[in-house]
Amino acid sequence: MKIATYNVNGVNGRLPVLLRWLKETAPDVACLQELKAPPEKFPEQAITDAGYEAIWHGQKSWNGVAILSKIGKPQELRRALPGDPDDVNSRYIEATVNGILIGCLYLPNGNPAPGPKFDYKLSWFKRLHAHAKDLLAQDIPVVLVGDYNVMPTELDVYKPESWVNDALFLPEVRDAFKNLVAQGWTDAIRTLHPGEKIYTFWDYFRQAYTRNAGLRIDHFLLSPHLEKRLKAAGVDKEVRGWEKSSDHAPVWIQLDK
DNA sequence: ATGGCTGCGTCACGCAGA
Repeated sequence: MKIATYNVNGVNGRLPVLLRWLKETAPDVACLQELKAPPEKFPEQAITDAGYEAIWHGQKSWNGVAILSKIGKPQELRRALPGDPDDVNSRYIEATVNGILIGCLYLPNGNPAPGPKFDYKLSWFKRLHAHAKDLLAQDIPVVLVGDYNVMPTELDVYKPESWVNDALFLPEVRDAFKNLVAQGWTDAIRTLHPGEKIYTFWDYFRQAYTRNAGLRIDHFLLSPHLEKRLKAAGVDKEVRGWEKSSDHAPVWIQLDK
């Protein structure tokens, strides 16, 4: 079973690229972030025609997450992270597919730091930490996947020294990610590729992709059940080089069965 | 250090992204 994540940066503006990627790489499940579209503007027909059933949580202009599957419709469990009923941003959707609980997330960027946006990022992280703990306690196969907006270590940044004051790399944020993983999760990409420079995002500015000035900020966290089934993981890097691409590249894992 | 690029919403820029 192949599960992928892709921050599309606008699901409608990105539709040709998204459809080409789905066709060429054929993930069983695809988690999308940054739909940047209200619910009624989700391109359901095109996704259906591509062979996928989908659930989504849209929002006008910003955020927005979706789970696509071609092995049975995702059975939705929730469409918000618990812990703050006043948080109206669509940044989380959760469903089961083929016996796996999939949490598709888009963690806040947090810039500028310090400030209210950074506070929001940290509080969102706290809520994720609490929910992740509950999920682990259920002792079932879980993947928490998406755009975490965190580079976990210096290896995950092309030029660490220029990011030390950024909300994606500040010690508090790296600690939050580390503490989350320490609950018992497996960072799939890093576990299969220790010591390797792997990026999932390249800025639109200054020819970042051509220079390989990237960041690793899209992650798969696997519960112990899935860690045992993890066979391969990678980044569809070439997609970032396509015409009209997102600033993120798709990331995927291959599970046994 | 800064600005650079892109999508969205509305229709000339402002906001947000990372």
